[in-house]
Amino acid sequence: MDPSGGGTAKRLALWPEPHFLPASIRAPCARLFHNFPSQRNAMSQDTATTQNADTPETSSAIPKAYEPAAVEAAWYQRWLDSKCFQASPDPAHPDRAHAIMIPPPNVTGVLHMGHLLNNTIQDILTRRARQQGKAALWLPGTDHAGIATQSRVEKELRKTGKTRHDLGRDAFVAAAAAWRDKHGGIILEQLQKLGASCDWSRRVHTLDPGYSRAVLQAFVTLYDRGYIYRGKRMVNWCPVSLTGLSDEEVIMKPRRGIFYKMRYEIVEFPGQFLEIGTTRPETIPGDTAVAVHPSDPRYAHLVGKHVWRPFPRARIPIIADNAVEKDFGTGVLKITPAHDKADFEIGQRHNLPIIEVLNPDASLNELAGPGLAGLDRDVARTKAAGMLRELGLLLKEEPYENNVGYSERADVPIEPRLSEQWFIRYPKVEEAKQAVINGHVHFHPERWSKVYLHWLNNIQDWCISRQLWWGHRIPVWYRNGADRDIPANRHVSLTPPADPENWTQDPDVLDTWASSWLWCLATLGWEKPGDTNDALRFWFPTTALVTGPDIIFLWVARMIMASLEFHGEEKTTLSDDEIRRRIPFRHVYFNGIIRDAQGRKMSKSLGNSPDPLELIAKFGADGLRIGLLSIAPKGTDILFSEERVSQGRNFCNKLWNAARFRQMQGEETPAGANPSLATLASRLAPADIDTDDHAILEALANATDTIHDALESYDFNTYTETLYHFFRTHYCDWYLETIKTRPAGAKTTLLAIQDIVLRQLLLLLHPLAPHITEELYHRLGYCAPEDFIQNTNPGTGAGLRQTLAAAGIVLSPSALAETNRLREFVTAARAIKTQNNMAARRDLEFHFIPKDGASAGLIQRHLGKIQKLAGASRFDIAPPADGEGPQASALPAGPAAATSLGTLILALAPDVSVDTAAEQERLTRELARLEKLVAAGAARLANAAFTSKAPAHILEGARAQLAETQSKYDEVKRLLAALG
RNA sequence: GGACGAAUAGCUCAGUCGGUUAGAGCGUCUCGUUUACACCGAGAAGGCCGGGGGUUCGAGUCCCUCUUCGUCCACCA
Repeated sequence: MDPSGGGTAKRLALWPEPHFLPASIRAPCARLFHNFPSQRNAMSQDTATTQNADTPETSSAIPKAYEPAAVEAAWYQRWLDSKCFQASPDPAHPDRAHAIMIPPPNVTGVLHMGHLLNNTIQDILTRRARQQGKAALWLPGTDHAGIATQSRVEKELRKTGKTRHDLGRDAFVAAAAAWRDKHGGIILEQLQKLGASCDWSRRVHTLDPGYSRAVLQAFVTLYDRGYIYRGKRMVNWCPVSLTGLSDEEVIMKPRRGIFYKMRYEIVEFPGQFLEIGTTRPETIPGDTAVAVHPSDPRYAHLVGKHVWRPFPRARIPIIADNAVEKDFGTGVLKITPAHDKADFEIGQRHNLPIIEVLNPDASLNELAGPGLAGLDRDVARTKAAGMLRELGLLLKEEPYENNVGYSERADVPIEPRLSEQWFIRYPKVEEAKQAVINGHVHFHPERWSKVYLHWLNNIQDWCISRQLWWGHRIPVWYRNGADRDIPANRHVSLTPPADPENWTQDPDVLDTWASSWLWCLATLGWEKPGDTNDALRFWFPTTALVTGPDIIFLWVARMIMASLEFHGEEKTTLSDDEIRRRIPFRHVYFNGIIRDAQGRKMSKSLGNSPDPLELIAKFGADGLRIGLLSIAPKGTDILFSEERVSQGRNFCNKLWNAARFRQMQGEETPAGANPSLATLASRLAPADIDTDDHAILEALANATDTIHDALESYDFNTYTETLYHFFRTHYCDWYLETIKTRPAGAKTTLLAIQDIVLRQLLLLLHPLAPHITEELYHRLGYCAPEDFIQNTNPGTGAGLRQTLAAAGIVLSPSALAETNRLREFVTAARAIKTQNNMAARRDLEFHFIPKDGASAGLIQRHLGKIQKLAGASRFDIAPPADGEGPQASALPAGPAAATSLGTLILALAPDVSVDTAAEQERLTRELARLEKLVAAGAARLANAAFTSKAPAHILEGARAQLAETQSKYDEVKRLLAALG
């Protein structure tokens, strides 16, 4: 800056413009001294000089609009440089513990709308806790995402014409790791753009050595405790990923297909047929029976006989089993034990042979016979139907829609397949229920606990082995050439056997969720031996988990069970107190799922998912955060619309300008003051304080309490709504406007009030909009240049009241009520003007007939203010109309309104033309409305049941209301009469 | 089939213990550049609180029932 720049220089000193600077010298600390020219350091001198040199023309203008990009980037870097987000355990003060573990995004992922909402909420909780002096840890990390990552890397590989088998296991895993290292950090970098205050020094990845050790240790421990077993079972097989899946990774989708009705000839009665329906004729070669219900009279005589399976032609028995539904289809079910879960169970009961006709990739093998072998299952289906037709066995084909399980990742129908897998029988199921029932783990919204409990009540064993290479390899070795089913031939351990040449390790890896279910424990180093882990002891159980309800089974429930099982000594059952100490988190907040404006899920294929980084560029991270939170309803899904998110940006701009307005009025804060609330309060001159000052401080104290309660109860709606309403309605729309009408003598007091309000508002808003609040907090001089807003606690409304009382200002709710009456009065005056097309005129006179002396006094005291706010040149205040009020004949003619303070009438003048008919119509409508209210109120009070049973304050309220309504009614009636 | 949720202004949603005349934002209409802000301000219009029944002095709120929509779970070939 050119120090001889005159007025320009002076204004820049008050309100400099950092984002005009080139990025290289846009050091945030340079801005910190703008309020305090004497303290400006060499660096800010440099930047100022460069600024002038760079932008000689524009630099004289004070920016009217908030430009977030530079401010956000600069502050984020400064926070990182100052280690603002790093948390340390404080074992001496356990009540300072506050921890949130980020739901680890997939390394394959990029930031989407759901992440924005989810992480904004975590940031709010963390930053708020930090302000409150907690040792607030928000731990970031990523998930290795077994299937997703492996699929991505294999896809890349296929472009070079290779498969993972060409590379071999070690080389493939290395390639996947390289891919992860290159792409896996993107999402966390994107989170930084959002302003996420994670402790990046503690970043964890599920394949980190320590974390991996924890995962394997948990496996070994569960194995030793008898919760893990291996067995040949029907699993959900993904023919694309070529691995088994857990039930939770299968999603049911309706699928249109064909229902084939066919007939099989009965062996014992040639020429007679049994009619059978199926949707999967390609599995006929795998059929080893047909089944009917035991009590079905139609087929009772056939049980024990046989039918001819058409291809390959063979005799298969007719059996009876209760699983068959008599009323469905023909009541006859073909049994394919190898390729259907229910059929497998029936097969077990009847000792049926199992014929696998499908390959792992869902093509048919040679057992399917010459016509079908080698074909894909879908092609084979049509072909098989054709073969039936040729044999004269196909009776009917009809369109049919049924639900089919799809692989969540690969989005293809899964195939039930018999395979050798590892399973977990879940530990601590009962305790996991108790943890939620007894309120140790609290769900928000609470209703999700029903979904959680329902799943636990019907829990099935968990298939945890995956036929993949990318993940935690199962720590089990089998003795070469020996029977694997005999435990002595297995080596289950964190370390390989001493004679590795005699053993072969299980080739499978663990389900990703079998690593992420340890997230809260393993991120804090649970696997480290001994009792010296301060972090774990201090932060566990963590404070809150913020996630989507869609992973309540996949993740939330499993984490609770894992933690109950692993955190502490081995115990088969846990007492309530032990449950309380072993839970992974005390609160679970389920955020809604973000959908587009039409309510559809955000998806890449629909192209309805906006790019979060573009949104940040457009609205600023703070604007986006505010906008997103303000449209997020409490328990349900969120319909996203960019238009509505722009509100957040508008809010930031408004806040910026309110601060700018304060700044433009002058600088009462001595250089380097770093004023506390008490300092600011001490500048208030009680003699200069009026109703509106009281009211805004009262509203501020109320908002502080409301926000405190809202955040304590995870009610983010109320949090944002309260901020929004207080700032816009109370502060900007009314209070700041009244300031413009106040006498010059009160300036110091008015500046102090603005400082108190803005300072408190910034403190309250900071968790939601961290960057702009930090920027303004410094610009307005509310903290020392080297300090941060996060180090100040917003405190409570009571604290605020106390500090003000100590300075001689005792707040009371009556000021708010008075201000509301003044607002109603001003609004009525403005409305009269607008309704008569004179909104822009400022020379109009009003008659005011006060209801009573108090009303007259109130208006009299605020007369100058009201004249300016209403845009009137004069209010002619009549003597108070106590009692009956003036006769209609005594009323001046003119458009009028009845307010709770009295009657307001626009004074007619030669150049004031009034549409009498319209006015009459308006008053008539108003009269009718009031008449209804009076009637309803009177009827209620005439009801003895009401007056005898209703509580006193309701009764009193009803009487007061009726009186006021009645008086307005009388007034409007008189006005109408006066009108003619 | 079972469970859960939703239905309030044109749109998206608040409305906590049942209590005064049901609120907000956006949108719409009219007006406006005055000591910050047009990313702004002022004013207005706009509601059978999904339908029906019940409890109560009093119901958007509690109970029953029906309708529509959404989500999850389980699924019959």
